[in-house]
Amino acid sequence: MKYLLQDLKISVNDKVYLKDPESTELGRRIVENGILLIHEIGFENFTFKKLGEKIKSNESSIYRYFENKHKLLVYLTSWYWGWKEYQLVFATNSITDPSQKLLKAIEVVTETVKKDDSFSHINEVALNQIIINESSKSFLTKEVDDENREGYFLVYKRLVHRIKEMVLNVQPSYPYPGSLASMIIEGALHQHFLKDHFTSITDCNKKVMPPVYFRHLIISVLNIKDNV
Amino acid sequence: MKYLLQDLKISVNDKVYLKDPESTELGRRIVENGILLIHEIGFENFTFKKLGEKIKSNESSIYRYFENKHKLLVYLTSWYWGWKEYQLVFATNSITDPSQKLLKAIEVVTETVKKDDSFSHINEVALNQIIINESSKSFLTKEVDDENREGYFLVYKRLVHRIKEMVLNVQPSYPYPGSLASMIIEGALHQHFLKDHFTSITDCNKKVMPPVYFRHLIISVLNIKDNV
DNA sequence: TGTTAAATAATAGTATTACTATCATTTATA
DNA sequence: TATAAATGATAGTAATACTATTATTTAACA
Repeated sequence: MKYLLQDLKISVNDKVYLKDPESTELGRRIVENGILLIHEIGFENFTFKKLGEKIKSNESSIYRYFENKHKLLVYLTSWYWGWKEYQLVFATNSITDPSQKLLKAIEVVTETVKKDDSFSHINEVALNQIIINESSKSFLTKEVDDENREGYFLVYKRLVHRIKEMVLNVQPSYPYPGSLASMIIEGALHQHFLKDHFTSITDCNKKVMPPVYFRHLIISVLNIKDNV
Repeated sequence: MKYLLQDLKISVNDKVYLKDPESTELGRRIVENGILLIHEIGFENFTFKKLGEKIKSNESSIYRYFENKHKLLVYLTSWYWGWKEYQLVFATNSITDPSQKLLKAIEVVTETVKKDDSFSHINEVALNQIIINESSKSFLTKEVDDENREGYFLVYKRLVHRIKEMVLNVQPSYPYPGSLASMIIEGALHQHFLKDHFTSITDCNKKVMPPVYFRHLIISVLNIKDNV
């Protein structure tokens, strides 16, 4: 039996929601249109009332799925990184050479998301834009330590760990594999933002994208030879 | 005549405020206590009403200086980068060797702010914490392009440019000096955040601070010899 | 098929936020 | 000392971020 991507469920820490939005039609509509609306008007202007109007449902019904819009953002970022992690594992699984494995992984986490229909109700392109523009707001809060303790950011941290391990496999003596891995992931989002809004302070653009820059960076930092 | 630091005024784009807070006692109290209050309760929980109570002034008076709290945040970040720029110029001015100059500049922009009494009403340590925790919210908005056009982020961009130029002076052939410079500045803030909240995904801590990591990074990326 | 439970929708209500407007009072300045 | 400028006090509005209650629809099952 073929294991279709369609069957896959990206799992998100269940403390983030009151009721699993994947479990009902309304829940999926909340997530689907939440993505579209946040992308459209920005997280600051986004409210559950507006989302209710968009999906022709009621504000109070949305509150049964998520305590507030911050939790929805945490849910979306967590889903996104879970999805990226899946892609990373899938794309690097068969590569044996540690350097090539790492370079592929970096490509996966730094590239722009192209249209993908694996998850029918999720617009991955819009979600990727949300991650670039809004995701830092999910942890830049006064509640970050509590929420971290509750496991809200586990998926993100696990992804960083995977890349860290790949760095160590390339160069076991490299002293800052965690910082390097976390810098690449967050730095790629930032370079994407700059290329879209502050073009004068980045070399990334439509031709030279973040994957190109970060590939070059990692090759020189870890002294990778045989640059294919 | 000795030019005292006290006499220095860090200039901020005058479109950011309605009335220059440096021009009056109340204005300076708004900035001084705005920093303390944002640091204390976080930007999301911060309101002009609360600030008014703190300084025993009136909400409406604060609105005569800043249109809204977002503009105050833009003001604070702009002030901070202007101050850093001044420090950077001051600290690197006398260094002739391009590599040493760059390394010193990177030290300045990545280090933690220590107590500094150059500006009597500004708590630079608290402000530094605000920059780490809140400053990305100043540009991660739907209005970023308009505000960028108005010049809200000029100081920040100028600082990146200065580092970019120093990178080019070290290695004129390096293809991504702008991305490298912007990555260092934003990346340092992120590593500071991680060492305080997500310690498992960074190698930075009280012993190994962001300056150490970024110095090592830049040395290997630009192949700097004679590492003193 | 009818009964019951679960989910959703509709409505109302509260405290807070993010302001604007007006007017009174204090302070500075000519 | 008059006048203007700055600040303070008060009030008011629309929106936000919820909670609570009740009505209605849908699903489950006996």
